[in-house]
Amino acid sequence: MNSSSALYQNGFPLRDVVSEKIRSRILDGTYVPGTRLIERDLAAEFEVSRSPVREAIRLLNHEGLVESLATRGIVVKKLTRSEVVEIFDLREALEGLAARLAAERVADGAVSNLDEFVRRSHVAVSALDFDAAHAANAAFHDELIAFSENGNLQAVLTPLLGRLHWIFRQVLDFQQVYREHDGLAKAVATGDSRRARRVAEKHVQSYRARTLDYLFS
Amino acid sequence: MNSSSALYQNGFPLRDVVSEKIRSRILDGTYVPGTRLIERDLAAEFEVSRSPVREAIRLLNHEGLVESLATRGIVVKKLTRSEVVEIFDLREALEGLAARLAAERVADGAVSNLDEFVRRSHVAVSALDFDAAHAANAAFHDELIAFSENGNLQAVLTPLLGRLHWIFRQVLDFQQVYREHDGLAKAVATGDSRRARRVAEKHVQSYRARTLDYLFS
DNA sequence: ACCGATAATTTGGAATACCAAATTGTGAAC
DNA sequence: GTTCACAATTTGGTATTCCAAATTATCGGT
Repeated sequence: MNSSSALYQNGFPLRDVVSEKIRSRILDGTYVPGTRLIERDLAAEFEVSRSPVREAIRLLNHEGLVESLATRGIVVKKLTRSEVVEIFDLREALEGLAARLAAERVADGAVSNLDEFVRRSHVAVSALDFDAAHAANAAFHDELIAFSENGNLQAVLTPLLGRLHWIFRQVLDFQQVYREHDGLAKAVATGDSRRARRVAEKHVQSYRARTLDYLFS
Repeated sequence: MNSSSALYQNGFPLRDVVSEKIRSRILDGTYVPGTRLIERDLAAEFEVSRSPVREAIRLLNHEGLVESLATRGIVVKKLTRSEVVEIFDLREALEGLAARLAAERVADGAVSNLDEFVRRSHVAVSALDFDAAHAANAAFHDELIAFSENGNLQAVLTPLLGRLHWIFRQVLDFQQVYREHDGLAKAVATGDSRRARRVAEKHVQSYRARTLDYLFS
């Protein structure tokens, strides 16, 4: 029953498969904050050895989803208020940078299709399809990051957004997000990097206020 | 000759010991960009098994110091011009955030000792002790990050600075850096977060210009 | 019952062994 | 001499085994 033949079953190393499984379980609430992640148990459950599980956990640790408590094992991190504040501060700076860079690309002649995602979001909201709206909003941010063409920025910002993902669903005021994304897309499209950055920062700030309001009140 | 008893010899897991060794060899130029890092060789050299070496490499990969080439193994990353530009863009946003947060802490009554590090730098430069000056400058940045009290920011920014560390030594105009650090410390001390941010951003921009000039001209 | 010592269990850290994909080397056929 | 097929090597991925620190359970003495 050597299952090592499953190695390149789907082209990805097992650590990536495993980390993705664990990550989604954390984000969808299956693994509630405080849950202890035991390597052996996870390995048994996913029917792999501890090696890829270990590497997966290291990755999640680096992403900030779990923490390693000295001798007490690995635990799913709690999202404290100050942690949320920290993340939003970071996100504001990074998303501001993304918007600035995107606007600069536009000024250099590149063409973004950010408004396409705004349109999709609008259509979905109109149809009351909130799953689709949520997906379109996430795609909008991904597109903004990709369009900014800074791989390091992407590497930092994407996990951050992922971490807040599950909150968004609950906090989102789709009408307002649609308006703000629309404004941001337009600001980027003008190529005015200063303004694009300011608009992005405002957007994150408004998100932040609503999120903190929702989570800790 | 089971050396596993060396486990807690110094309180750190071997992966940390190993990653630190590899990191410094990359940063000090022993492992030149393009060098292939072979797990078995490193394990043999450090006299540990491949397990901790693997985990160390994963970490370095995440920090952006090495890259995993599909089936060709792990290679020390090259610092291309566009990569340096990317990193400086990121750094500008993040260090701007750090300065802003630091100023806010000051406005809330906290007392920074940033000027202490500026003073040390000044003393070292006056004494023509450039190693000490360099150390003091690095310490200044570390202190700024620490004082901003955002663990996530620190986790992102510190590796970034490390990656540019070895360049700094060569590019640095100590007089100018001293003046800029002094200005930044003073801006933070006033508690004016807007201005502190702007000063920090300018500081990074001036660094950036000199670095690109030095590396690619 | 309570306390303390010791044994069992839990859990992550590390070492070793094995496997598969890819590259490289080699030699025979022409 | 060139080329193509096949074997050896390289290298990372995974599994398995062993180890040590810490916690928890157990049991005898009082």
